[in-house]
Amino acid sequence: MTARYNGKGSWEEWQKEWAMEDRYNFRTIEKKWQKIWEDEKTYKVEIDNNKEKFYALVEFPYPSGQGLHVGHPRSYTALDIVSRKKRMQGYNVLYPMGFDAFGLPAENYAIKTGIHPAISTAENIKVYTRQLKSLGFSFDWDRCVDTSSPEYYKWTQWMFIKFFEKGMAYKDKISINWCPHCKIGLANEEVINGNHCERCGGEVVKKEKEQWMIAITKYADRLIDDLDTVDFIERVKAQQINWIGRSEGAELDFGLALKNGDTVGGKKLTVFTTRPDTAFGVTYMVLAPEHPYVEELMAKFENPEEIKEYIKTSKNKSDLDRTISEEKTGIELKGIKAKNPYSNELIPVFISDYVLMGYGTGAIMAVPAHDQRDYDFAKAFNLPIIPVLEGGDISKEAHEGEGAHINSGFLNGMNKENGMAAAIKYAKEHGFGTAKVNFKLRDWVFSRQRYWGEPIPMVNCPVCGWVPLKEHELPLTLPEVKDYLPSDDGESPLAKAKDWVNTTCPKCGCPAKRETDTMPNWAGSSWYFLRYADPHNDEAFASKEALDYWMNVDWYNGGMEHTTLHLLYSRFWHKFLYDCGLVNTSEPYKKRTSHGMILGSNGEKMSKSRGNVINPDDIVANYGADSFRLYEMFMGPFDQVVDWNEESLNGVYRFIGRVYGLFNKVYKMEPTRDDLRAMHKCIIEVTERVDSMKFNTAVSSFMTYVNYLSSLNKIPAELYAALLKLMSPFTPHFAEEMWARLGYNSSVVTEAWPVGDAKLAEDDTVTIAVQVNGKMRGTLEAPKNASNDEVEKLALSLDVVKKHIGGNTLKKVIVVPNKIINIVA
RNA sequence: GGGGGCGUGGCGGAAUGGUAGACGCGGUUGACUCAAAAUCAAUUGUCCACAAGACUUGGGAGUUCGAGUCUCCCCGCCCCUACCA
Repeated sequence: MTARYNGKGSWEEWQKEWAMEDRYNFRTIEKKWQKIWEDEKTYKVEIDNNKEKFYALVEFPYPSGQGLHVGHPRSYTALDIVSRKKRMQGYNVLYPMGFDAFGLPAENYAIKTGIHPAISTAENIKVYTRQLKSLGFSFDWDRCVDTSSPEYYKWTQWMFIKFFEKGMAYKDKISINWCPHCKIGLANEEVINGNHCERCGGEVVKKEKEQWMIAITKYADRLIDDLDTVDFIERVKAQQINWIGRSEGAELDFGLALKNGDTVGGKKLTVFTTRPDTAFGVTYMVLAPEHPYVEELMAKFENPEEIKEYIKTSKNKSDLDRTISEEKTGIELKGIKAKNPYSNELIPVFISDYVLMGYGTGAIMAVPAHDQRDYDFAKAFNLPIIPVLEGGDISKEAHEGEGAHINSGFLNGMNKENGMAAAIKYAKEHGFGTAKVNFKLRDWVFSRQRYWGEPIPMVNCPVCGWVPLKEHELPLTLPEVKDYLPSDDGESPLAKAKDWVNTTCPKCGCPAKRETDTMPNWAGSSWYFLRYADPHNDEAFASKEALDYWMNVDWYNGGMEHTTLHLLYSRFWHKFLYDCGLVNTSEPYKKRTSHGMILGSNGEKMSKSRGNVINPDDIVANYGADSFRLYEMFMGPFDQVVDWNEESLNGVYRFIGRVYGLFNKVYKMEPTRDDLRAMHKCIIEVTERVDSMKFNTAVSSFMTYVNYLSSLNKIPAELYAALLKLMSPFTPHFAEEMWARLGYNSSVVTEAWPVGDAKLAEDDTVTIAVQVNGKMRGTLEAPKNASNDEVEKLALSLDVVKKHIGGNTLKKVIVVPNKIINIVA
């Protein structure tokens, strides 16, 4: 071990050369090391079959005009620490970064300024890259991807064609959010305050449009079931399960009858219910206003005008209004009745917007006694409420019931479970129903009437229908257009590029038209982790060799806000590729964790309008990247929301300064037993805490250790060197600099991670807490692993113990070795 | 309505059922300074002049020799989601 003096020249010269500046000059030092890492490609990684791989992934940013947010580095620093530590532990670590570069802001900016999104996006990427590099992350920049580059989206398009070929992509008419003023389709995120356009503030309406859909619902079961095979934090799993919303029940056919008893063209009304056992309590039926029967049977109704009027008003109601309004509205479909297949009773049929076309069959059997929504409707329309489950008080509200069925014919006396089974069995036997599983999850609407996205590589041929492009025709690049506004009828801006739209059918050669919609934002990010494995491949999205070596992602960290969209989409996408034999694992991510948001110092979300935005550039300029990184790890538990606090930031800044100052006390000398104890404690703690994401307490361990080092007059170099190694994942620039000053020619980031020795970390004597009748009365010093008798003897000799026992006799003595003794008297 | 999370000093927060408040911020006092900043040292949960002692993890009950931690009930806050039948 060479400490302080590297042997070249005299000791005096050495000291002079490294004459300590009063203050740690992070500005020059951080730049210096960033340049060295970049020049030497320190973090470049290649396949190495002799080494175990580790793939750490963070969500790549959308390069907005705002620049990097202080929230980004929280996640990036955490996995940078994990990656750096893994590297030091001998793993071959892939820690990549890229840009999710298609998106609305660039397009809206283009509409305003006429600047091509590709140009503004490239500018933004430059800014982001500079900012990310200024923070010293150990990304392999040679693997950087950009989802908006044709080299990348060629493969996104290629994969879309796979979806189409396997029957997973189809066209369907669905309603979208449409702003009549801006003449533009809006994403859900762009609809604000219930039903207002984010851009103009005007009202948004629903509009039917043909859209490409992807059949994610076919994977619903596997997306739930396979969560058992991965290590995701519980709240992520719970949210995904909830979002997919699997519910088991039955589909039942109710008969329909005209007043005179005739059937209604043989039509049956099919409903989905999770409680078929309550069917005897059905007192009416409800259809969604959009239910096809309403239109089809209009001629049979006695009150078509009323019905049409109701449909019209409910169509114009925003989702928010539909949700928030407490009062139930609806219209009876007069002239027809439904026949309950269990009781054979005839009951009225209504339409109401509390029933949604998008879930189940768009029709329900109403059991007002046991469903609050049905109850409210029944009260409003004066319909009978028949309890079929024991318990509760239906004069006040609907209840879930407990115990046996009542008023339920052959189900009477059965509990819920048996009732369900019997009801379904009966329905099956009588041919009017069957068990059925339903999902909340809808198929993925994959079309956007936008410019700045991947063109959908499909051609509509009058002869062949929808035909995908041939592989050699990919990528289908975005055409130049004069302006980026959608056309008046809501067609994508691409529709204006006539030369581009008009093409020939790849199959038959007839004149045909290209699809002008583009893909949603989520497309490129659904598979980017695969591209990182082999980012420059132009023969495949990634080579089999690269995928075999690097997949799966070992640890993926990202925001909770991506749990139900990006994370679910990418799992689905990966499973689809797996089924096509294109990847070799059915799940992409082994482990998923999530960081908490960083709020402004006022406890509110950071935003321009609130004026509480912190710019990472300012922090790096004033405190340095290392302080910034260390602060973001120290500020609170990694998975929880925290407020930004500049004073705490100053605390870690001072801490780094203190460690810097300690260098003056470092000497080449043998460590004492106490020294080794402190060192090994720190090694063990930091190692454990990084692995378990307790970054804040890992930093505390440094501080405790440094407090110990500060108490020494002279610090053995070994102790300081160990500290630098442990700190290097957190504060890499600082660690590199001090490592060099210790006299090493090597880079500390390539050193081996220290291994803690539990024996050496142990204390010789322990402080044992002494309780009398469960109350703390003092402590005593005992040798490590003293016997219970010994500890008891020591405790009983304490005055304070004698005092509290008084004249009582001992009933019980509990000794927890090395921890506590409790004397019960 | 459903799902998830949280509640500990002035503040951020530590605590495998075993000394509550680690570590940091802030405060107080002192040293250095003409002075301030920076730095260093001491101190800092509350009540009490001090000591002794008592109290203390949103509230209440319970399990236990022992509860911030486990169980039940209640209160409050945050996030996601939502007439999902």
